[in-house]
Amino acid sequence: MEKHWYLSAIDIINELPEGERSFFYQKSHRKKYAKSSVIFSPGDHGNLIYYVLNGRIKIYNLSECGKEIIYWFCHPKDFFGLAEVCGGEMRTVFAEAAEETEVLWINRANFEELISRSPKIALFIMRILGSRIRQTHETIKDLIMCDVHTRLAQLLIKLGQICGCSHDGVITLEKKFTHQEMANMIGATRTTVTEVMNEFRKTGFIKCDGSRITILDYARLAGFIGFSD
Amino acid sequence: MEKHWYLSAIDIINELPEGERSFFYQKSHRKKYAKSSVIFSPGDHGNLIYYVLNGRIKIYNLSECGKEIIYWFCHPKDFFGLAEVCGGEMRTVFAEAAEETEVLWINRANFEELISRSPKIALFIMRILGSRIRQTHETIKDLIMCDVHTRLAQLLIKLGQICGCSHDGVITLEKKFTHQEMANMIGATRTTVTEVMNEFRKTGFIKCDGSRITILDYARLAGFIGFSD
DNA sequence: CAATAACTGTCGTCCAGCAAACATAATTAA
DNA sequence: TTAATTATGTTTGCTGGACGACAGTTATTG
Repeated sequence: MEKHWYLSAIDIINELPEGERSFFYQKSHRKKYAKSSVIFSPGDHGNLIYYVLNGRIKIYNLSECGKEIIYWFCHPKDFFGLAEVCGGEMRTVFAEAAEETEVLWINRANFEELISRSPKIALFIMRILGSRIRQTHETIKDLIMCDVHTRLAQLLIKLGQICGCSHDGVITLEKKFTHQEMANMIGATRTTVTEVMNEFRKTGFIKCDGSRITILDYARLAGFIGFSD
Repeated sequence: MEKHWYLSAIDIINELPEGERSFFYQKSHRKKYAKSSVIFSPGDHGNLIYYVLNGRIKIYNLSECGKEIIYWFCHPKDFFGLAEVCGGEMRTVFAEAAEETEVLWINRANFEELISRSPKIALFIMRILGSRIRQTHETIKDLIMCDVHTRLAQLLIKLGQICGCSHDGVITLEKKFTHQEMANMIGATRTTVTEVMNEFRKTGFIKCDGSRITILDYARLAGFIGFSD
C-alpha cells in the first residue's frame, strides 16, 4: 500500500508551529464555492493560493477541441494553485469546484511572508510540489505504457486510496464519479470506460450501484496491473 | 515565442545575493560524469541535489518491459534531483549523463540551511518545481490529445528553443538526438519517428545531416501544430 | 410529476501507430 | 582497415480504442 504514499495529503497546516499556524489563519480568508463554479482559469494572474477545507476541487484543462483533461482532484487539506504563485505566472489550468467546496485563500505577499518567517514551511511546500511532479511522471508513464484496462484498474485503486471506505474487505468510494470523469482522468473515451467497467463488473472486480463504485476484489484488481502489495 | 517561457532555465545561482551564492559554492562539490554514467536510480535515497555546469543530464524511467521514457533533459544552469530531497524520499527516476557532464552537488542539510538563510531561494526553487509541473501537464495533454506528427513537430520546436542555434532564418540543433531518443521523449516508436522525420524532410520542414537536425521552416512547422507566434 | 437533462449500454466502422522483420548505412572500437 | 556495434529506412500485418450513432435509464428541476 505504500506505493502510493504521495496520494495522502501532507497536512501542512497542522504540522506547523503554533505561531505560523495562527499567522496563516489570520491572513487567510474563507470562501465557499458552489458546485461547478470556476475558481481560476488559464490566463488568470496567479496571485492566490488555496487550501481545501471541505469538498473537492477539479484541476483540469480543456483542449482546443473542447476535450477535458483532468490532472487531479484536490481534497480536504490539499493546497492548490501553488505552482504559479511563486513565479507570479499566469494560470495554465482550470480549478473548479467538483461539489460545494470551502477553501481558505491567502495572497502572494502573505504567503511569501509566511515562508520568510519559517523556512520549514518552504520545505513542506516543496515536498508537495515534488510529490505532484512524481504523480504527473507516473501519469505520463501510464499513458505511454499501459492500455485502458490497466489505466482504469489503476485509477480505481488510487480512488480507493484517496476516498475509499473499507468495510468487510471491500472498499466503497465515498465520492461519485461518472464514466466521463473517469475517462477524462485516464485519457480515454467515455464509451471505452463504460465497456471496461462492465467487464470489471462481470469479472467480479467491482460492483456499481448507480454511480457508487465498490471495489470487491482489491487483490485481483491490483494483481491485474502487477501490484503485489 | 513566449509560449515556452518555462523552457529557459531560471538561473538561480546568479540571481542569488552574494552571501548565499558563496555559501552555495562553498558547500557544494564539483563532480564529472562520463557519458552514460548513472547519477541516481529509482529506489536510491534522495539526499543530494545537483546543478548542471556543462553537458546534459537525461531524466528518465524504465518500464517493466524495459522501455525508456524520457521526461526531460537538464542543461547547464538547471537543477535536478530536487523533487525527492525535500521530503527525504526515494528517487523514482533515473538521472544519467547524456554526454560528459560536470555538476555541482550539495547535500540536504546544507540545502536546508541555504533555504533557512534566505527565503528568496525557497521561492526560486518553488518556481522551478512549479514550472516543471506545468511542463509535465503539457506533456500529458499532448499525449492524450495529439498524434505523433504533432508531438514530433512540437518536440522539434522545443528542442530548437532549448538548444537551437539560429542562422539566416534556420535553426540548427546543437545537440544530436537519435530517432530512438526522440521516440522516447514523445512516447512513440522509433520506426514511426523515422517515418515522420522523413515526411517532414520531404515537405521541407527540416533537414538532416547525419543526426544533426536543422529546422528550415520554423513557421510552417509551428503552423502545423497550430502555433501563431 | 412531467419533462428535460445528464448518464449508461451497445453497436458497427475505421485508422494511427505498434510489433516484427529485414536491409542498409554510419559510427566506434580494436 | 576490418569487425562490431549502433542508427536509419521501409514494408506488412494487426489491433486497441477512437468516433459516431442511438436507445434505454437515471437524476434534476421547474
